[in-house]
Amino acid sequence: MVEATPDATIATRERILDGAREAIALHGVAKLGMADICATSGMSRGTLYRYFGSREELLLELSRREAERFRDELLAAAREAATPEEQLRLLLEQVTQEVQKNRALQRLLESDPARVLAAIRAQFTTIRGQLREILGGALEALAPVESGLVDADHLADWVTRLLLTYYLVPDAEPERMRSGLAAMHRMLAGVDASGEGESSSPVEGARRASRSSNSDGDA
Amino acid sequence: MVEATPDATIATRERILDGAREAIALHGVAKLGMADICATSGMSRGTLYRYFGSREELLLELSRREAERFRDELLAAAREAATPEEQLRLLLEQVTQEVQKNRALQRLLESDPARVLAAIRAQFTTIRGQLREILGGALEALAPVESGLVDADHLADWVTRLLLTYYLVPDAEPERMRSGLAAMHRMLAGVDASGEGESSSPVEGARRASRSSNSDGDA
DNA sequence: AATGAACAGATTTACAAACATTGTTCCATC
DNA sequence: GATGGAACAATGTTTGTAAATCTGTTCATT
Repeated sequence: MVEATPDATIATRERILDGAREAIALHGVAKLGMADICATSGMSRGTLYRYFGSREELLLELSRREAERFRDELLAAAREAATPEEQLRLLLEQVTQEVQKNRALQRLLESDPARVLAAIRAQFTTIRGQLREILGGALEALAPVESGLVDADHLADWVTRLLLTYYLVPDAEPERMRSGLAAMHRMLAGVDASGEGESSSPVEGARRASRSSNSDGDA
Repeated sequence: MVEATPDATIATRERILDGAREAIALHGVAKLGMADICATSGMSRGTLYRYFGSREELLLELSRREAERFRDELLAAAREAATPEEQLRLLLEQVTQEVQKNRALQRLLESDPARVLAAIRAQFTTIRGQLREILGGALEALAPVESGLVDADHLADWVTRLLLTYYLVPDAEPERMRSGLAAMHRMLAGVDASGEGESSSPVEGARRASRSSNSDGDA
């Protein structure tokens, strides 16, 4: 899916935004100039201003696009799951992997922690709300929710907060995060790991469904 | 070389450190000078340098004392609890309340988010380790731990991360944090809120299980 | 459509001089 | 004897100002 599309202008917009993201990954936002975006996008300054009214507008559009892409990937991951537990696990893994892979996000944190923190504090409620929406089905179907132990809002809150910390302070051992997610999943699902035949445990099919390969090598 | 009269000098040291904490609560650390500490502690600059070799040393000693005080309060709270669940709940509430009440901590975050974030990232492992130690008895006595659903290390990790986020981004509704803690407590304990006779919940003996083993005051 | 050059106006940078702070010393005071 | 306080060099930190850079526009060119 490259530039053979009928509307070349859309392709150009995308190229510029891609370049901007790349530039951020390289230099951070603080010292990022239009010239840098030109270099990474292969476009001239004139063209940048043809498509975006200002630097501010470009950056805003970029963050909007990235947020959207992020959400779409989450939803896509969720759709692949067979059970609510699987869904939750996929979502958690998807988010953590995305955060770990996204160089631009990482660079942002390194180059501009104060800004990142401010943004997080400002948008936390929104993020939690969206996560609540995305996770809605999975969370509500989970056992503890049904049994009244916890409600979906609290789960969404915790998940948001935990994901946030995995971004702010990644675990030195990635394996621990993975097993931590698995443990949380078990706990949420109320699955008894000792393997007794307790079908009174809220949901039973949870572990069977898990496909263990999570390291699909994409970019 | 070493001061000969412990009584008065110790009191003065404390007064200075108290003043420093107060000064931080007022101005933050970044722009904090010895003169500010003089003003808030009621001591002269000369005295400050009599007790502390340098500004750096004073600040280091302050953070050490604060960390110790923080931990002691945690342990004291833990000692009041009758059951492991109660213990965990008290610990969680203690930490969150402390963070909410401590003006110096808050000011620190406002005035110097980058520094705070850097410190958190650098010390996260230590914090988690200490929390793991403090929470040890409570965590291990809890049902899901014994049943193998989650292990104490993961719980300590999550608790650390959650507390961290409550510091970084406090909930606009304090009530939610409280009920969230309660919900987490229920979930961790495997308590069925609906009060049915389902003793098939992961472990039943946990709530009345041993309290004594861990709460002995160490240094 | 895209480029690049030219441009005014706003921002950022660079670099001193002016200023404040640190850390020491020494003496008066209580 | 512990504290306050002044005097001091060394070291950082603001502050003013000129040069350099960047943004946002315009326009001729490809």
